[in-house]
Amino acid sequence: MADKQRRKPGETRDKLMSAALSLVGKGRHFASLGIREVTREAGIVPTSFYRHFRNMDDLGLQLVDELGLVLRKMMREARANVLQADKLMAESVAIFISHVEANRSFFSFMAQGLAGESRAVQEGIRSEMRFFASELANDLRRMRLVGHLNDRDLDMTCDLVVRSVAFSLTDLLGVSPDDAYQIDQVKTRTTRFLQLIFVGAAHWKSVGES
Amino acid sequence: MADKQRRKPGETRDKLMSAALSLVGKGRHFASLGIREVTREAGIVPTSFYRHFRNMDDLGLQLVDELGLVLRKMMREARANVLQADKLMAESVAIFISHVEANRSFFSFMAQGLAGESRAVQEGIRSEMRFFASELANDLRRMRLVGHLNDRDLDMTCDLVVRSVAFSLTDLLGVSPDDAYQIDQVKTRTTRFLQLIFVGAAHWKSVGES
DNA sequence: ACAATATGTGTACAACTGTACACATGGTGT
DNA sequence: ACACCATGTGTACAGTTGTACACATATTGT
Repeated sequence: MADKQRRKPGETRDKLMSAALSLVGKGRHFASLGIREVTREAGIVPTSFYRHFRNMDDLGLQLVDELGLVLRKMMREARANVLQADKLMAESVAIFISHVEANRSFFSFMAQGLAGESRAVQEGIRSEMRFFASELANDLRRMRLVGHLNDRDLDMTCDLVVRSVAFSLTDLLGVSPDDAYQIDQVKTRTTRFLQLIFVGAAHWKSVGES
Repeated sequence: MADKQRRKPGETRDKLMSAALSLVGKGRHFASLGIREVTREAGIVPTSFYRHFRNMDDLGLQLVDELGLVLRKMMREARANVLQADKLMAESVAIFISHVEANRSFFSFMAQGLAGESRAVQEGIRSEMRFFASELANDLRRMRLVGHLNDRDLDMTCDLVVRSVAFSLTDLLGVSPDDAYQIDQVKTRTTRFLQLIFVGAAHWKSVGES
């Protein structure tokens, strides 16, 4: 029998998750992946899959958790780098795009999961987005850029912002990673969307009161 | 050998497309459907599939075309029913939601296809959305509600509108079809999004010129 | 040191898959 | 009337799938 070569704990588990992610990155849809396929990609024997996951949905759920980490890292970086309010949106979008490029498979998985077949995964991703939106609202409150909006309206605005960016994700994933021109197109368009939304937010009260 | 019972031309073809759609409506992901599965659902023998489609992607493409028809019907209805400008958004959203409820599987397919594994389907749906957005822009121009926006900015606005509504689609598909309360929540939220966007559009020039 | 546990491998199998092929039959054009 | 074609059926088969089971080995706790 071949060598066992067990290493760090959780290493094979990671290999399986990376394998699934890698297949997604190659254009496959997560819902169409099979256990054998993933283990093959990971260089693991099929039955070993069950040592770590009950089924593919289970693996998907754990991927959502990791996705959460990626998003949080992104948020931290945005908070650290976006200093001037005037460039806030353009820079945030740039950071978003660079993170997507750096974690393409992860974000592909996220885009797929929003309309995926596992309700749990779907709910997980949605929940990550809600969290992201509420953090964004907190940041904006802290920066005192939106003093005229009440909490509910600010939450709505941030919700819309996050959705718009998430939708741009599908644009971004649709273009080749080295087509700098197209990527820049997505970037400017997304930035413009955000600006439009914030212009709306800036004048929102006046409408709400009229 | 069993009876042939051939009927109208294209009938079996429709049965196959409906079968695929029906499976999607039951929560399955299109990317995970197989030929045998679809033919089984349609009550057709597997090999008959090839009389109408080359493979599942082909079937998906044809579904996109039909989706286009559904969207156009929806547009026509909106144009006929939305008369007063002040209720424009709320009514449009209501019409959208009713069409989604009436064609749930179709819209599930659309939501899935945006991040699906067939590039062609993806592009097809995206193209339908672009068309929709440009028609919307034309309507708004005709109604002279947005005189202060140049063509490019109006197109952008409509693009954002269509995206926001499309994203709401995933919310809508996530709730039970008979949970009237939740559906109404989605409706008001979506309407508010659109209002926010149009408030932004109304004040856009002032920012663009500053 | 050594038993227990976690995690890997190999083998096995029934169920399912896509698709090739030959054949049957109903509708259509001449 | 009759040949043709589009479209249905049945059979076949090799390849893949999920998963059960027995077994091997490395790590851990005592």
